Amino acid sequence: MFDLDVRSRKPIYEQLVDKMKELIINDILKSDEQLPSVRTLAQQLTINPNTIQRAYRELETEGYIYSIKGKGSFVSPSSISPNEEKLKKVQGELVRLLSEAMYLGMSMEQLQKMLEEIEEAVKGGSHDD
Amino acid sequence: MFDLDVRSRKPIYEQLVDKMKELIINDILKSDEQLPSVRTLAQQLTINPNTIQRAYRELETEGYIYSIKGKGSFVSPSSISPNEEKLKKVQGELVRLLSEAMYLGMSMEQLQKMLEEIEEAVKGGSHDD
Amino acid sequence: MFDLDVRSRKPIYEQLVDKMKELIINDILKSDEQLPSVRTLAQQLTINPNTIQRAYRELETEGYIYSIKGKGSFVSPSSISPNEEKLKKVQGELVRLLSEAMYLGMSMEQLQKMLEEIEEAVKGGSHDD
Amino acid sequence: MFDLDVRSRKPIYEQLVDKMKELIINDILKSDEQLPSVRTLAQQLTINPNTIQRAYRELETEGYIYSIKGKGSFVSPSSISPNEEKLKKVQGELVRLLSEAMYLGMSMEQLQKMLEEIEEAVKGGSHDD
DNA sequence: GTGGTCTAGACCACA
DNA sequence: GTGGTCTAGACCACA
Repeated sequence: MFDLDVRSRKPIYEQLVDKMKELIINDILKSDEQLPSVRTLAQQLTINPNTIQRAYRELETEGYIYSIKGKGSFVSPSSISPNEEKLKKVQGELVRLLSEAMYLGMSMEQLQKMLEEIEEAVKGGSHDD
Repeated sequence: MFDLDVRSRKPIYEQLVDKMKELIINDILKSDEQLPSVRTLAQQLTINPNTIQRAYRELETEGYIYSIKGKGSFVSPSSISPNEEKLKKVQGELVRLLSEAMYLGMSMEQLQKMLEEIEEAVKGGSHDD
Repeated sequence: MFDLDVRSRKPIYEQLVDKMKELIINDILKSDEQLPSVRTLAQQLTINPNTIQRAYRELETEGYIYSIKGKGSFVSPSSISPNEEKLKKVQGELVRLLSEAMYLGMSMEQLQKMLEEIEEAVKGGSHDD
Repeated sequence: MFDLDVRSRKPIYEQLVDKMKELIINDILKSDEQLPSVRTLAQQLTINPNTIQRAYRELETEGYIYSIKGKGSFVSPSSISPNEEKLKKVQGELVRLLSEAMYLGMSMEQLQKMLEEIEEAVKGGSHDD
């Protein structure tokens, strides 16, 4: 399910954060749905619980999930998310990455197509619940 | 000019690599143009020469620049760069980042516009004006 | 074991890279086996940890090993390695070196024999004995 | 003729040494033939004379050429060349390089073929003068 | 404990 | 003068 790559240069907690975001963004994890507990997930993935906790903490500060003491962690309703500051940062990274992709030979057509596919996945996913 | 952030989580050498790439991609640093020497740049940025060299070495292995021992460091002609493997990796990051940007509220229109602006900068720059 | 030559014109880190490659290629270091830690090896060889790390980083970019931050460095599964560009480069060096060896008096018979011995070591080693 | 690559990581003097060896090994430069003077070659290649001199010095120590004061530099008769010590060293490099080539996916058939082609070039070249 | 980054400073190779 | 290597030593991030 999470297929983490221990060999990746990207730290495991960061991979976890990205996977979680992906699941939330694509509406696979729905608003207010409860996430698996730190211990459960740690066992499932045979990963240090500290690492899971680190990921959950990160997701919480970024506004993707919220925690209730004694109950667990839950997906934030998407309306909570819009965040100017964060958007600015992501845009900055995007510009950098798009430039590099073009420089490496990616065509406008390819980029357009990629854009449309992603749009379908994201918008499509968040509508039909 | 380089506005590095020493406090950032991103290592200094990596920030430098990204800035340099940007300058090369946007054709501000032209093919075979000589870069500032390791020592000179180190003084200008008040950063240790080893850190500069680390960045230059990285840029060299990625094919963006080449270094000649007794002479200096120079921008690679862009034709050298095409690299399948690297492109794949960049595309993966792009998908992730585009999804996140849309989720955070960026519209298709904004993305389109961003795309076109970047295209102009990259393609336009590589003409020899 | 590693018999490095500090006086050699070849940098220490490069000697280390070559030795490590040899151990990996001949399957003495098996896939996913953990390498000695940077600090440990540095002590054993009485060499600066930075130099060891330089070698490990090089091996990582060449695809021979992978490093995980809090855990250690490990041998890459051999299937990851195939790399067209690198092979081309090695072939070029081979032609040069073979020509020189023949010029210096090495016979075709000697070369054939050398070839077969290496084949046995490399291919034989990769069976899981 | 010499097509040196200033962008290569290999120092220019070393590239020159290799090219010269190649020409001598393939009998394009014949025994006792006079080499271009340091100054002439420096002008032709628009390279620092010191660099040429460095290359000639290296070729002389390795026994490929000899110099006569006031007259110039000449190709050594091939009988002078056989050199146990040097052969050992080249063999060592060969083993390393052949192992790496196989590990990177070169087949025995490819290596055999390469061997035969080189044999033809070297032996063929030194006979027909 | 393990890898990763960075500094300060020395010395070498090359052009 | 320019890049390249190496050491000694500090401090951080991750698991």
